[in-house]
Formats: sequence, structure tokens, C-alpha cells
Amino acid sequence: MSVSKLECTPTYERMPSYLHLAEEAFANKQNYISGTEIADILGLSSIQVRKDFSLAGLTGIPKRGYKTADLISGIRTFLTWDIGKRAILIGVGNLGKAIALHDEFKNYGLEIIALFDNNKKKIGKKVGQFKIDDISQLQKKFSKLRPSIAILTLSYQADVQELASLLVELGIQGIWNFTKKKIIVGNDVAVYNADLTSGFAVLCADMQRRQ
Amino acid sequence: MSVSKLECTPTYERMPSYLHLAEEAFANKQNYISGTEIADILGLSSIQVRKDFSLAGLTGIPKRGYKTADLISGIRTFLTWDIGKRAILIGVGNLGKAIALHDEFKNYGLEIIALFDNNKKKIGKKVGQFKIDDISQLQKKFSKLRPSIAILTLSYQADVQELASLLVELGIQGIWNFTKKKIIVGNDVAVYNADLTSGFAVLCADMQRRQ
DNA sequence: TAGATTGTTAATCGATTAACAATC
DNA sequence: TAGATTGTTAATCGATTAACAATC
Repeated sequence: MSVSKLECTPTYERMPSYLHLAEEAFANKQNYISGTEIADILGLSSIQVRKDFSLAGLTGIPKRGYKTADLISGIRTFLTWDIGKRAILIGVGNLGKAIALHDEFKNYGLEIIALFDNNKKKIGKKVGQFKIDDISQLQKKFSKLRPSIAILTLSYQADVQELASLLVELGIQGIWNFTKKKIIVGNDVAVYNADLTSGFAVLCADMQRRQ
Repeated sequence: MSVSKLECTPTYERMPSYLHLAEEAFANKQNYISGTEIADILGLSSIQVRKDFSLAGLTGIPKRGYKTADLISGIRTFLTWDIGKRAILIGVGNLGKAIALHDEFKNYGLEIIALFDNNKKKIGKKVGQFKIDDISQLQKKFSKLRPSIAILTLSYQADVQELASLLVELGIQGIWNFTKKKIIVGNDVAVYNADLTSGFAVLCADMQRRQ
């Protein structure tokens, strides 16, 4: 009997919106929130909310609902957002800048510690608190930085696979890939493809469907 | 007998990467590409590629593969990317700016025609070729602009639902929602939630799984 | 207590994968 | 021709939804 893979990607995708809602409720001094209430606000079914919470090991009290404080700490633990993760960002274009300056990520345990680019005009310039590093120095600086995550926001002309292979060799554990290029890595490295055009394709299909 | 809903969201999500690959192959004077080749490059199974193409009405030739020129025009038609779509963008922060300046969206039929913000310091300033408009003028300017899509890149403190309801009332057909707030709209309006933290949650889960 | 809500098992639905005939 | 590849039907797998007992 083999161990189940237990993907539940859709469940993980929904978790941040549950967390956000629980934080709002908690800030409003609401101690409990029911699955029905959450479902109504997020446009989901209450069954799905309860099932998701069950998968995350979150329990509630019949007739009262879920304790907002428990939801917040429970979801953060479930997503490992209670553990700090060091990240480097490569490709400081407009999108890279937006992500680097999005200080809310800190709340999710994501700490961006360095920015890299290959453009001589950008290297040395400041973005927020960071001075942009030369990508040719990546290998040299990696061991001091010790990042577990690399955020790739390069232009699509770059050789993203070569860069990804180097990062894997250096010991990166996760790659948040905003480029259009798909990358192939070993089984011990996680890759999430966040190319914005995928979402736009789904939106277009949905618009067509609804006329 | 009711008509099938025919969601196939995962198929639509994969389409842009097929298109990108076909464009690259075509640019390299490669007239045909096989499903096996595409699968290898994208890290998918060839069965899935063939199934996706079948759903999109794309046909190939046994032993040769799919004509790259046909893939390009076929996928663009399937995604309605051959039809121009006018869009307004609301919330000109770092992410909004990055999307407004990302000129590649033009190739997908997305034409951003106006930017709005509520920050007095930003209104009137230029971003690329656009002068930022006052959000209070949205209703007044809408009928001249005639957008079908609204891109929401506001900060999460804003009342996104109120804004979305106004947009729907004015006749918007699709909302590309980058905020953390989920929005509820009628059945004739498409919403795609593109909150970046969902993807980060999946990446964290996958990293944990792979240790 | 009565009734609302949780938690879980079973049923359904949709997407992926397997198998294989058709074909250039 | 032989073999690689397409296209499709059937089987499997996983996620969603339904049903309902447990419970505060």
C-alpha cells in the first residue's frame, strides 16, 4: 500500500483568502466565524470550506463556528507561513520592482534579501532598501545569502532554464517563476509557474462563455 | 438533456505556453512540431497535449505533428486573442504600473486604454503614454471609453466589492482581480482572481512536501 | 430542548491517463 | 512497408458535492 500523494492544490489556493477573512474578522473583534458565513463572503459552498478546514486540521465548534484566532494561527502553520523564508529576486523590471516593494509578503514569511539583474544600467541602483546586484555575482554571493526561494521576473528572452539549473545546483528549494518559459528541475525542487497570461486566457474563455 | 458546462479551465491555462512554444518554433523556421516534443519541453505528457489540442479543435498529421502556423492562429482564435479587447486599469501602484507598461499584452488582444486612481498625488501624472485619471470620474468617462475588461490592482484596504458592482452596472464584461478581496457579480460577468498569494501558498506547500 | 453547525462517509463530477485503432 | 504519431474511447484518479450523524 503506497502513501497517497495528497496534492489538494485547490485547497492550498483557497487558504490565503480564508486567512485574510479570518484576520479581518479578528480585527473586528469577531471571535468566531461559521463556515456558512465564510462561504457566502467568498462565493463558495459551506461544504467546501469545512472540507478544506478538515484537510488543514482546523476544527470548529457546532453552532458557533471556527475561532478566528485559531484559524489565523492554524492556516499560517499549515502554509508554513509562520516560518521565515529567504528569497532572492532575479530580473528587476517593472514586475520585479512591484514584487520587491510589496512589503506585505513579509507577513507570509517571505523575506526578499537581494535583487539581481544583468542590465549594467540597473546594477548598483537602489530599489527600496536594496542595491541591485550583478547577476554574474550570483554564484559568488549565494552562499552568504543562503536563500531557499528564487523569484524569477526576467524578460522572456533570457535563458531561464540555464539560470534555474544554476540555482538548483547552488541549492535553491523553490522557484516562483513569473516568466513564460517552463523550467524543468529535479524532484526535490518545487516550481510554481505564475505567468500572468495563463490567468488572462481563463478570463477570456470565461467571458466568451458568458457572452 | 442539459448542455455540458465544458469548463476545462486547466486546458485554457496551458494554452498560452503551447502558443508561446509554437511561436518560438515558427520563428526558428520549424514548420511542424509533435505533441511528444511539446510535452517534453513543457514537462507534460503527450496524451495531455493531444487531448488539449483536440478540445481546442486543433488537428495534426500522424508522424509529422502539428503545423506551427496552424497552432498559432488556432490557439489565438480559441482564446479569442485575435479579437481586440479594451481595458481600464484601476489602482496605479507598483503592480498596476507593471501591468500597464507590460506591452506584450497587446499581442493577446488586450488594449489598456485608461488608468484610474484615487490618490490626488497620482492623478494627472503620466505612466507610459497615459495620464492617470481620477477614479471619481470613472462613471462619467466610462461610456466614451467603452471597456469590456477592468483590471483591479488597488490596495486591499479599498472597497473592491463596491467598485466591482459599479463596473458591472456600467456594463463591464470581465474583471481581472489582483486584489485579495473576492468579489461577487452576476452570472453574465466573468471574474478571474489573480491574487499572487494563492500561488505562493501552493509553492510553500510543494516545498514542504519535497523537503 | 430545538436548531444550527460541524465533521465525515459516500456519491458524483470532471480532468488526467491508459489503451489502441487509424494514418501518413 | 514499418514505425512514429495522431485522435478517441475507456479507465482511473482526484476534487467537489450530497447526505447525514454527531454535537454544542
